[in-house]
Amino acid sequence: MKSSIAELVDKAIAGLPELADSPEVTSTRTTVERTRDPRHGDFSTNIAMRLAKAAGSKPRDLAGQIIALLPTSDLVEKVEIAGPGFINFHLSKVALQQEVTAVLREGSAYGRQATRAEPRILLEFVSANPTGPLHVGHGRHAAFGATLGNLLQAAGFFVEREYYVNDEGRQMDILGASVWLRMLERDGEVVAFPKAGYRGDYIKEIADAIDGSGMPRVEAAELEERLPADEPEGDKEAYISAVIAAATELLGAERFIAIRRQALDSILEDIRDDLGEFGVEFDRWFSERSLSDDRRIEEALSVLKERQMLYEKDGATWFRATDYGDEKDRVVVRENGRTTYFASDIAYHYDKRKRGFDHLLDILGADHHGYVARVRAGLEAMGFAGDSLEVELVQFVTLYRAGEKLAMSTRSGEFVTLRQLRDEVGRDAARFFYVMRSHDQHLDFDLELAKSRSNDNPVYYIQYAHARVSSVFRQLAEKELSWDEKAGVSHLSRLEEKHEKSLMSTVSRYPEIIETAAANRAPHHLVHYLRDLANDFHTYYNAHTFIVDDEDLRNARLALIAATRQVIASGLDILGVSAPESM
RNA sequence: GCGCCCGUAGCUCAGUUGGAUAGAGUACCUGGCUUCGAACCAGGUGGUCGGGAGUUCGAGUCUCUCCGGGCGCGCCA
Repeated sequence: MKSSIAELVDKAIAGLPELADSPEVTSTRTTVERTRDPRHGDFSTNIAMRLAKAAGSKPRDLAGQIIALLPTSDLVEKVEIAGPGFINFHLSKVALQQEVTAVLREGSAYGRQATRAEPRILLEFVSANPTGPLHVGHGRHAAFGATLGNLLQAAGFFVEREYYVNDEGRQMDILGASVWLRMLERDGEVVAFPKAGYRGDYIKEIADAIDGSGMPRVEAAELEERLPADEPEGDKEAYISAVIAAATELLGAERFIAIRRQALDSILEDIRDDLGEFGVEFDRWFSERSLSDDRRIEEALSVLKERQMLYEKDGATWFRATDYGDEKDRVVVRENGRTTYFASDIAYHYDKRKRGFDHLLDILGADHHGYVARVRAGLEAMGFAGDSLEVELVQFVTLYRAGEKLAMSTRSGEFVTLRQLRDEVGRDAARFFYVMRSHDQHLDFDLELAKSRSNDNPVYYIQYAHARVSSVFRQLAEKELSWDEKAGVSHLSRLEEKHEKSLMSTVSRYPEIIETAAANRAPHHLVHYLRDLANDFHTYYNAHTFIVDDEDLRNARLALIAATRQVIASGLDILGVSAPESM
């Protein structure tokens, strides 16, 4: 509906000779917006103020000229000039009725935008290191990414979701070493557990599941003589490196790799299940190791080399990131000959582009912000536009229980995993609370509020509106009445109460919300909208009875609440929250 | 020290990319169920938008500068 109004304005402006060749007109998009105050009508534009200078007249005068040139439309009942030069549009009743009709006709397709050929978006999110279960911070990434993906698709974009699995590098060795030490313990050996190791209980479970019968028996003494004397005072990184070296030597490289792989598979399966139960699905789990297996890191580096973007210094190979605005140049091949994580990431993003995605959207933790410039530099150095990489940084989550901040260290053992959170508050509340706030804002997650089955809880407020509509239709059946949708649609003109106008107006905003929430990467806009919609419905519910004796009016009112229910269901679906028939 | 994010009602947060008298929830106060579900609704109290300066018809929003908080500045991943 917004675009229809904008078209009217554009046509009027095209008819103004003063502005015929003005560059201002082409650079100034028609800015039609919903009004905040109903007294200002339904839509408003400030275009007269923006073009006044170019037209050589006063804003209010120009507004008058524009209004005189507006094509007639049955959507608009009244147009007026207000304040310093706003043009306010009051929608006709017909305009709102058409929108209700459209919701009923289109069903779950209502609000979805036409498919766009480009850009093709690759949405990467979560990508947590597979060294342990997901924690509550990852939960925010999962909920935000999944919802954003749904929103982008609803807005017509082609989107694929991808999880980048860091299944290579030192952390995998540390994981393997941690599991191995737990295996030795299982077999009765007494060994000190390194500070840098992964010490969660899940490591013991993985160790217990590994069949060690085909492996050489290792005694604690054999291990100890290969380790630095005393860890507490020493370097914990050096210590764990010694454990890894000892494992490789005593066990044999193949067996250590097998342990590593089994640990990885086990953890990855857990993550996959966890996310699946959270309603978060990926199109592809992309293995970091596959980049080196397929020599794609070498390929990416050779592209950089051809473009004179690499140089040698101190025995290492450096990338000229500063040429593209990064703070310093970055190492891609270490002195020891191994490529860096950054080299993998350049290759990964290069690969994404080569797979035909022209917009790379990464959801990363706020602690990664220093990282954006260098990856972008890498893309630019390989000949791609830097802004084809978009990074949305998600801020941290703090859990509260009854006003008390919860410690979230892995050691405390207190409530840290996503699974525990889901078990405690449920999927709906978790999905909802995670995207309720803007992602660039720290999130205080209140467990008591999320769990409460009371009017405090905004999830239930919205779901209740949906259930209430369903309840009305059940009541209708109990009274042995039925809803005649056709009759309802043809008698929408009977809806003349202010609550009805307000509800229809809010329903009609849904397509605009989808578009702006997607464009702004702001799922929380949808959350706020759904709250508004539920509020309008509850108000209407309390003010008027729907199942009235007047058949035409009854059918019309039921048409309106059926449309409301449809939009709530569509919105909740995008959020990954269920829309219950009763609760 | 340098860079990024943030500061709005007692608390938790919106604020449509610069618009009209800054809004919700919560807390607190008042009122509404014999009637489609009270997990609801109606009304009220509550603000120097961290401070200051600037840009312009107009600034919570943009620029500069202070104050305060979070995060990052590896041949780790």
